[in-house]
Amino acid sequence: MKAEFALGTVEVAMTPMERFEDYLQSRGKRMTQQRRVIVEQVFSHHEHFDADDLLKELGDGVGEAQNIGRATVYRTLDQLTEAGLLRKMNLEGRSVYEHDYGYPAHDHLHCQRCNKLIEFSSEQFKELCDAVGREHGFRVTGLRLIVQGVCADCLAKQHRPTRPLDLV
Amino acid sequence: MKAEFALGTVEVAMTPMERFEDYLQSRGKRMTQQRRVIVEQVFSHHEHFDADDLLKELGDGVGEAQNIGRATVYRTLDQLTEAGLLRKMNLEGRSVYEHDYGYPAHDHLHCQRCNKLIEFSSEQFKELCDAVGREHGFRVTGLRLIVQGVCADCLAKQHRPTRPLDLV
DNA sequence: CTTTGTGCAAAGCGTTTGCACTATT
DNA sequence: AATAGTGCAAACGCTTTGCACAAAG
Repeated sequence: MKAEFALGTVEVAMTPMERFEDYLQSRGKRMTQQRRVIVEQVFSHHEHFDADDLLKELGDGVGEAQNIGRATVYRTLDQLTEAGLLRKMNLEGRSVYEHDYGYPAHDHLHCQRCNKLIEFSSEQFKELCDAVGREHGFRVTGLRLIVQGVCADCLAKQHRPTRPLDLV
Repeated sequence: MKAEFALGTVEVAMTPMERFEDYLQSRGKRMTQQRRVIVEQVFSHHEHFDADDLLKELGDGVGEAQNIGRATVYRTLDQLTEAGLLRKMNLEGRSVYEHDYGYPAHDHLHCQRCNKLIEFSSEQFKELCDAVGREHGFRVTGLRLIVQGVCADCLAKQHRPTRPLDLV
């Protein structure tokens, strides 16, 4: 899954690895070889990914280290989310992750044709949500906004091979 | 799943059943006994529901008619969505449905404690989304905004049995 | 040496599909 | 009669879990 990144980064004191180590230590959990490899892989590029993407990337060590099991990947992704390093969202039933630590709050435009996720800053949305929440005596803890549509690239192409369901 | 409904209704010319019949006819599909029963059940109350809720409600005929199969329920929900009678959204992996026909556009506050969905009118959100879309050359076709948080009722209770993960 | 983590394979969960049978048109 | 729809059960895709073995503290 590709993505466009229009947003900068946020200054942080620790590397993701260090922060994860802190998190683990504070909970009496252990830093393992597998977790190290996963953190390195996850933060080696800034793309949206799901468990399977990561599993494939990890398998691409081609003969290097031993393979990391599917269960370990799922368990570690949960922990990275818990630790505030990753943000998890739900796209058509699958869990999709992105960097949270050191990255500003944002939401997404989702292209229904090419499946691309485009990020945009959501300050105004946050304010609107807070206002709506206040009206309802609701304490807003987070929002997950995914705007569906068709991206500029796909609109430009417009091959329309017999136009599947356009204007219907 | 309970819901609060602060919004009114929209005047429509046909009943949901009539509209569904039109939809089916226009596609060479047939109106069956099962579809009739499902439409009646679905539009007999205005609540958010998933396939399993509906399946249970249909089973509650207690000895009356024959049971309607799981597959038929899923297939009919798809068609009702296609026909514009239902709106489908994704809540934590499951598909959740609500009336679309004869009901104004809105979005939801989702209480993470009691799982309630509270509706709110989203005109301003729509405008913001369109603006954001324009900035990115993106044609917005729809938005699905679910604001997470804690509802007024749950905030009022605040039993906090040893406070699970508050302020952590 | 104790306890947490791992990998595997099996189970789980919501949803979809293949197929023989039934009902609508 | 012709064809679309149904119910069942099996398959599906993603995720979680149980368990014996490995490794971190």
